[in-house]
Formats: sequence, C-alpha cells, structure tokens
Amino acid sequence: MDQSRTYRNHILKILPRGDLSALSAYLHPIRLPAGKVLEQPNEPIRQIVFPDSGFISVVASGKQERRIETGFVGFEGMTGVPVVMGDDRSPHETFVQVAGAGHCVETDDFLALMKAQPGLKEVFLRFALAYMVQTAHTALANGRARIEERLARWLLMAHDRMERPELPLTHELLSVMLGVRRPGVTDALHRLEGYRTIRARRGVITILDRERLLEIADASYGLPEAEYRRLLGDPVRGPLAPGANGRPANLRLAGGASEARGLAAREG
Amino acid sequence: MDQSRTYRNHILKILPRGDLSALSAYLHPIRLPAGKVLEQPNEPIRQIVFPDSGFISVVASGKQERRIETGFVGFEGMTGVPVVMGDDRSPHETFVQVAGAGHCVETDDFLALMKAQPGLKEVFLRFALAYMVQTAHTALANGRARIEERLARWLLMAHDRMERPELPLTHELLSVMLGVRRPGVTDALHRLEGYRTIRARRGVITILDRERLLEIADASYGLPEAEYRRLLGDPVRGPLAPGANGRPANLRLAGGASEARGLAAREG
DNA sequence: GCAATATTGCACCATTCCGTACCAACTTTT
DNA sequence: AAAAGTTGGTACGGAATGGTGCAATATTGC
Repeated sequence: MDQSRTYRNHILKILPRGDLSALSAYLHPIRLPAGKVLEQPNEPIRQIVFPDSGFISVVASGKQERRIETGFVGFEGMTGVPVVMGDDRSPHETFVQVAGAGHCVETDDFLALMKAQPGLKEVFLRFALAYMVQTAHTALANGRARIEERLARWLLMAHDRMERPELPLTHELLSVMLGVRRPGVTDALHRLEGYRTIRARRGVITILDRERLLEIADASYGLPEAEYRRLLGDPVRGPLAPGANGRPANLRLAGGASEARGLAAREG
Repeated sequence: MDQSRTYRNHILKILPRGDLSALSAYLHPIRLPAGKVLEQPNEPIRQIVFPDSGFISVVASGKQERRIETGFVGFEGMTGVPVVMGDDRSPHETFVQVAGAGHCVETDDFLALMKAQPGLKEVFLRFALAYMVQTAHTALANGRARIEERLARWLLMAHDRMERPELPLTHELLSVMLGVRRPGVTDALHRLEGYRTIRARRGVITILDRERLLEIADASYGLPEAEYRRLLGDPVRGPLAPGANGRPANLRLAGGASEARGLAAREG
C-alpha cells in the first residue's frame, strides 16, 4: 500500500512484507547508464543491484578477446549472486548493457540483512537457481544453435526486459555477446529482417513479430523463462513512470511466450 | 581419526567435524554404475550424491536430440545443487558417466540437516557457486572454442577426477557431451593422438601427456578449477582402496595444472 | 556545415563443422 | 563358430562460420 515502497523489480516485489521493509531501509536508487561496470572480475563486489529497467550482462572471458555473455539480468533479477552464495567476488564482468535505473544495497548491509531476515536469502537463492538454469541454457544454445537462432533468443530475452520494442543495440555489441563475428550478426539480422520479424536501423533494432521470433529461436528460448516463473512467479511489470497509462506494459515473460508455456506445461 | 568417517569426497572432507558427524549418520554408501540416472528432468530429486570415484554428467536438452553437457561432477563435488538452493527438481538430467562409488543422503534428511547445521549449507553453497562458474565456462568454451580444444578440456576434466589415466569413453559418448558429430570427435581424437597427447583404443582413451593437453585446451581449461580451489581448497585424493600404496593418487586438480595455477595467481 | 567517428554493408577465401552414409573392426551373445 | 550389436574409420558435398579488409553511410562533435 505504501507507494514509495513498491518497486518495479520483480524480486523486490515478491519479498514478504517484513523482509522488504527491512531491506528497503538500505536500498537506494541507482542510475544504470549504458556501459557502467557493476562488478569487475576477481574484485570485491561492492553493491547488489536490483534493476527496475534496462538490463545487465554478465560476461565470461578466457583470454583477452575470447569473451562471451553468460548471464542476462533485467527487472526480473539482481546482480551479486556470488554474494548470496557466500563469496565476495566473481571471475566474470558485470556491466549495464541497456541503460536504465534500479535500486542497490551495499554488500555489507546486504549480508547483515540476509542474516537477520532468512526469508530474504531464500528468495535470492531461488533467483540464483533460475540464473543458473539460464546460464546452462546459454551453454546449450552456444553449442548447438546457429547464429540466427541464438540471435533470435537474445533479442527475445532483451525484449522481455524492455518496455518498448525498440532495442538500442549495435551489431558489434551483439557479436560480442554471442561470441561471433560482427558481419555474422549483420547477415543474421538481415535474414530476420527479411522475415519481417525485426526492423534494424542504425543502432536500433525494433521487434516487429515476436511470435515469429519465438519460432525461429525454437527450443533455444523458453526453458529458463519457464523455470524462472516456476521459482519466482510471473514477472509482471508495474506501471510505467509517470506519464504512461496505468496498464502493465509488459506481460511477455509472463504469458507471451507460447514456446515457454509449452515447456512449463510439460512439468505437469 | 575415526577411519570409518573419512571420505574421499572432497566436500565431505572439508566439512567441519561437527557438521560431518551430523551428516554422516545419514550417509549411506552408493554404487554408481555407468549410465545410472540420478536425477530425471523435472522430477523430484530423491537423494544427494557425494561421489568418491567415477564421475557424473549433467545434461541440458532443448528438443529431443539437442542435448549437451552443462555440468561435470566427480569426487570434488556433489549432485542435487537445486535442493541446496531451495528447489526440489531440475530441468536437467543427471547420470553417471564413468562408473564409481560414493555416498548419498535422502533429500528429506539432507534438508533437515542443513537446517540444523547451518555450516553444511555454507559449504554446499560454495560448491554450488564453483559449479556455476564451471557451467558459465562451458558456455564460453561451447561458443568460442573449436572441437579439438573443447575435447582437450573435457579430457582434462575427466582426468582430474580419475585415479588412472585410462578413461573408459566412446566417441559417441563424447559427441553427445560436446554436442558435436561423432565423426568430429573421431577426427579430433586422431589429431590429439598425432600430437602424442593421448592414446585411443576401442572404448578407452589414455592420457599420455597432460601438459601438452593443457596447452591445447588453452584458456578453455583452468579458470573454473582455480575458482574451485579458491572456494573449497585443493581437492587432494585420499588413499586408494586397500591394495594401493598410501600415497595420494591424484594431485592434479590441486597442482598439476600450470594454466590453472596461472589463473589462480592472477587473483593476487 | 565540416571533420571525425561510429556503425553498417559487403566481399573474399579459408576453415570448421554438419548430415549422411557405409564399411571395417571388434565384442558380445547365441 | 556364427550372428548380432557396438564402436570406430573414412569419405563426400554443402552449409555455416571465421578472419580480414574496405567502402558506404549515419551520427556526433566542433
């Protein structure tokens, strides 16, 4: 009921009232400009971030130029999973991919809170598990799907986390996330554009036909999303910032994914 | 001191004395014949397994024939990570890849124990984190490394978990784990054999030159292993079964990996 | 408006990998 | 000893991807 303490981040939303009020005393708003680095490899994680908008990539690197995305976090998730699990750092880099905003809490406060309110840790661990499933599915897609399919998956995941169908992305960026050649992305985007599923303009990709994208992404998309819902519920966006109408703006993770539905249904 | 309560599984080894004695009352020995399924996709996890020998694969599947390995567990680890994190099932399949033995505990007992002895959960969560890093690195290798490199990585991971350099593996099996064609594995194995790094005979691959394999696997191998050591210490094997001499049989995860050492050293 | 920069389009060739098929060699069963 | 099953070797064309370089176009900063 206290409007100032409702958050758009879905993890914060589903926290039990008491746990949330304990946490929210330590939460402060944070801007998430594109490119902002939230966690450096092998350096202490200073803060835990709960995005409200935009999204964040986690990237693993072998040698210098062998980077690839292994995690994808938006308003449905949080950063700092290693802290939840008892570590203070990660070998991966975490940075803002598409600008947004959110709330964050200092690591020390976060640890103290988890100790005082065990319900918090329970929810965070459930997210960590959903996140693991996502990473495992990325391993599957990287190993078995062609660029076009992986690209469709990535665009769907981005779409899930954006209010609007316009995604501010360059081919170069996508090529790093997918771990492929930049011209490979250009070609694949042209093909997707040929199918009328997207519209690509300099620096902006617009989703035109999500259903068709789901078909193209095939089994690469959906399973982690269904697992997330099973573990943490449907991530329904709250009202947009003042100025937008009051309807929820994004129900996609919740219901738009027919493929994901199918996977979820399988569980019986 | 109590010989009957020392285990070869490294997680059990590093448990604080009190936690281990609480747990060991509920641990029973389990045989792990090749092919035994320990966890079915989306079905309740009945037991948590701590292998002493052999190793276990976790496999994610998209559609039917789109399977790929996303997790690899031997004497250094445990199965049932989702249970540690508050779930009762997983979308992945878990089965014995190379036969061995270990100890297991019923899921209900396991949950009760974690509640009663919080120190247990701490250690298990640290393992879960190391396991996540492994999966993320698999995503990296799948996306960016060629078959030969990925195969070298896989053989090293298997070697780490075996007492002997002979690995009972078929090309077919490897092709499923790596998510590639079977003849692709055959070719890559021939090349590795040409470099004198392995010797392949029907159903058995023998590691001849681990150092050279490390060079071939390059940055695909080592980072998760270094993270494991940071989180859980050096997994030194205990004495072999009666009949072997008393020396530790396998120090590889601990020290043989020069590449891994390098990665570990980087952390300062 | 102009220059500098970022982004995209494209082309070339080499390599890797896939899908498939078929047979040989070995092992197990009968 | 023969049959059946498993495992491995090899070959073929075609598709996908990588590495690279460069030009064309849009955007940004001045």
